[in-house]
Amino acid sequence: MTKEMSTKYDPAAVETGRYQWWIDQGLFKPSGDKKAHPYSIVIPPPNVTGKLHLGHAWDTTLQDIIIRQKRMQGYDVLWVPGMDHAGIATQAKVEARLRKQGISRYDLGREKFVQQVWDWKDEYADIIHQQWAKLGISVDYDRERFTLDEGLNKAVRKVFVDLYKKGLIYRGTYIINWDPQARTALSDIEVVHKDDQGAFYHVKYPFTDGTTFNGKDYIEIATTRPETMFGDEAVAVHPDDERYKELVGKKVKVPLVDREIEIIADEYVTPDFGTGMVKITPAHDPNDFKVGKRHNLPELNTMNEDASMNENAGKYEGMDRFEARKAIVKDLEDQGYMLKVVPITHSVGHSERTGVQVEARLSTQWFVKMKPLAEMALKNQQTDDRVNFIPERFEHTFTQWMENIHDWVISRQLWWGHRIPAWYNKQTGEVYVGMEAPQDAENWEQDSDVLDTWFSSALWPFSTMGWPDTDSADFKRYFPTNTLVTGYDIIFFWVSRMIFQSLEFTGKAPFKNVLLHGLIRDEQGRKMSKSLGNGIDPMDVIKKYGVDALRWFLITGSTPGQDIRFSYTKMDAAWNFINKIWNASRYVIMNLGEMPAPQLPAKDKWDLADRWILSRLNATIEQVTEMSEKFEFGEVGRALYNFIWNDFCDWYIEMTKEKLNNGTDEEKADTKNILGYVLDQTLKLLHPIMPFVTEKLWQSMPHDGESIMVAAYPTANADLNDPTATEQMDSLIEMIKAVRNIRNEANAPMSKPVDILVKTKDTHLTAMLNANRDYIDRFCHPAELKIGADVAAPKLAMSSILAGAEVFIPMAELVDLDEERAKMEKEIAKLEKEVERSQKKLGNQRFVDNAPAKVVEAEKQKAVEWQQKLAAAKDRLASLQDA
RNA sequence: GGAGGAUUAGCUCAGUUGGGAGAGCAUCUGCCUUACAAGCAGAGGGUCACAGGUUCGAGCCCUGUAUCCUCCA
Repeated sequence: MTKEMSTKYDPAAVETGRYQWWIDQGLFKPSGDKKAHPYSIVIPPPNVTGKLHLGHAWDTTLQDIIIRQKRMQGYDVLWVPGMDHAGIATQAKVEARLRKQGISRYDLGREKFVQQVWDWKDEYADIIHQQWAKLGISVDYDRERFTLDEGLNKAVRKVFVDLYKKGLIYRGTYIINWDPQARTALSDIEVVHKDDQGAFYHVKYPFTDGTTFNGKDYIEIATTRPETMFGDEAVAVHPDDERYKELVGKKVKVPLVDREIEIIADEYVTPDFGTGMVKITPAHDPNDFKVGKRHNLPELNTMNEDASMNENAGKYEGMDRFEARKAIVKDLEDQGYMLKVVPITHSVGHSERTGVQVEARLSTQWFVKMKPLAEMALKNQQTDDRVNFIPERFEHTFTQWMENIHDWVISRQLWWGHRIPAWYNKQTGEVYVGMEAPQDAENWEQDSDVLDTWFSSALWPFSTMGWPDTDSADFKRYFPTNTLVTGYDIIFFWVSRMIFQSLEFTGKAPFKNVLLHGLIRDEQGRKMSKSLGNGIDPMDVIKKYGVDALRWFLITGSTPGQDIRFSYTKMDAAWNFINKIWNASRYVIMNLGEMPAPQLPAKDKWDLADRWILSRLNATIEQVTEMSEKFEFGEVGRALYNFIWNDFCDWYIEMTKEKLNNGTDEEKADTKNILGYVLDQTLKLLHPIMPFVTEKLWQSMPHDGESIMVAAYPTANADLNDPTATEQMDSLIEMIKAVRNIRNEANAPMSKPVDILVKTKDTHLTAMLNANRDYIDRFCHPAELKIGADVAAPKLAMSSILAGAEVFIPMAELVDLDEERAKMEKEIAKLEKEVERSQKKLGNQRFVDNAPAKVVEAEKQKAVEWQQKLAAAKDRLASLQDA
């Protein structure tokens, strides 16, 4: 037991070695207790792309709070950790690193490159492990998984093969989003639309058959992408557009190349947008692609994988797309084809990962047919197996996305990821999809592509539990999981996909609850980003304030689903609170000394302060438990803060000083036990939120058990509720505060004793105050204390009006009668307003009839109280007028 | 264009079944009181964006408006 505690909370001293100790004791493992209910969470696997940021700290802290609380509440708790290989993101990072050395992935070749990525993965997995330890998260490392693990790979292959057999995975040639830097396909949601400066280039497309239109031998086409014109296969107008009806079927020439295309009619065209005529480039635009299909147009690709122009672009071959645009625009101008250039701002798709402008590209890819899966997921929300979104509104986000779903491109032209389990026959081109390579492997070639990372992430809640082995112990015991905690920004990417994959393959939703949090922003409310350089490293924060303070800040600063601003001011406040807990504990620990674990003395030994603090403790336990169930950790934090600082520290601890200094041996022993009991319970309530400091303090006080981590979580006990004590204590506090107020106003410091007169006709109040004279002495420091109905109100006194009593402090030399009168007049005015308001309310028959009896009763009591106070204030003023 | 969020004290934010508005920081006054001066004791500060509506009663429910933000198309 620690005898010497520093007067200041020192996070480093508290945290050092503690995490390893917990691990060594095996405390992060499930209890395996078959009588207990299981409770499981899978961690959202952080990308091995880089270090953890504050968002991860927030996300894992929320999970750790839930997990630690459930563990203490006796559940058989499993929290599975793991990381995600993050295909395109990690590959992009490694490529960038190689590029600095002047090496491309093609220089190395696939095998050597992938080895480099594994090295990168090992490096960052190490860092992430260290960061997890700093954050204190109580995950079971024996069950740690990586999305590229053999077991997870098996799950991926199984899912791919089964979906293929069911016709829910298919291969086809369509327009997809293409990242020309990473040279891979992207799904719709990996494309980020941003407003860019661009231009509408109005270009002449001359008629080839001598037609004239409005006196001109050309039509005017507006395009934002002149460099795609070599792929033009038609010009389209709306079939109902009277202006152009006569033109349908006529032929025009694509400028700069001698290619003739036809004018067609298609409803896709918006007549009042631009010129109402659009060029159709089926291989370079998703809408044009569809138009092309309807009209059987050829699909001419004019770009290479890296978005440079290909041989179909004639003399522009080899030029980058943007370079080509400049050259083409210049040539169009020089040759008289350019009519005008109108600058516009338009939305342009960029790759979420590499940031480059995405190309619409015609290519052969693998897709998941989403309709049936989405319908199943939506339908499941109408059943008992529904996923409970917290906050609820995010279910709309999920529903809307699912209702408007498109097929999911899952193949990626990357090297880092799960290889697609499809083989092509070298002779016949036949496609084989299976868990393993065909028998005659030499005649087949495996698809060189890998799967979208999210394809494997989508299986995370069950693949980590041993699936597809449905007999695996973990799968049977801990799946479905209870709660998933993640950011609202990946509802589409991850949450939705887990739900439909889980329903499809396990028949159950993967989790009961999804707790969604927002983003962490900087002090100015901006998103933290590398380009702004405003990111804050959680490890730096931890070094300065301790991880418990960081955790406290993260859970009290916000409410579910809202963003949170990081702020050093709030970190200061968090540290202050822990310092307060530290010092309160220091007081208790010093006073307890060597003794057995505290136990509540018999009820008849409790005095008012004891009854009150135990009642307050119980209310706090109720509140904390209830709010935790709703994942309202901000409210949990507030309840704990108020109890600890305002009730325990400001009042109870101060009151125990009286008994510990002046009480009998028995009183001292009882007080120590209650002090210790309350601290023990409080530390347990706090532990899920601030695990390190609570463990340290708990180990430093007399206690039963190995670790607070596995101590029983406090439960509410109705026996401790004591409304009478609460009421009496409120009166006592009101009286003490009145005296303090007067002392402050009169510049009469506590060191100077003053006479205190309490005039009251209330016998209960009189008895209570008399019974607690010791406390009044300590808090008010009276020279003389008189309490009762016969107390004469002195004229030259400062006074205060309480509920059922008046307090006078006679100070002839200090009292300014004018001021005192003014004060009373102000008080009377205020009270009259209150009385009027209260009586008006009670005079309203509809209020009395409709409001709950409890509310009406409370209002009546208040009315009486206001009137009493008003009468007292008027008396007081009258006596002052006589002076 | 569609969906959602925000708007409450000088600043940052709470306010969960509708029953007299709170915290932290900041400001002002006084205290080194034997757990804590990063503390203690006091004080001031808000037409809860605006306009309607429902209700005995609205920061909270409904409708609309304004400003800001996010996502989707």
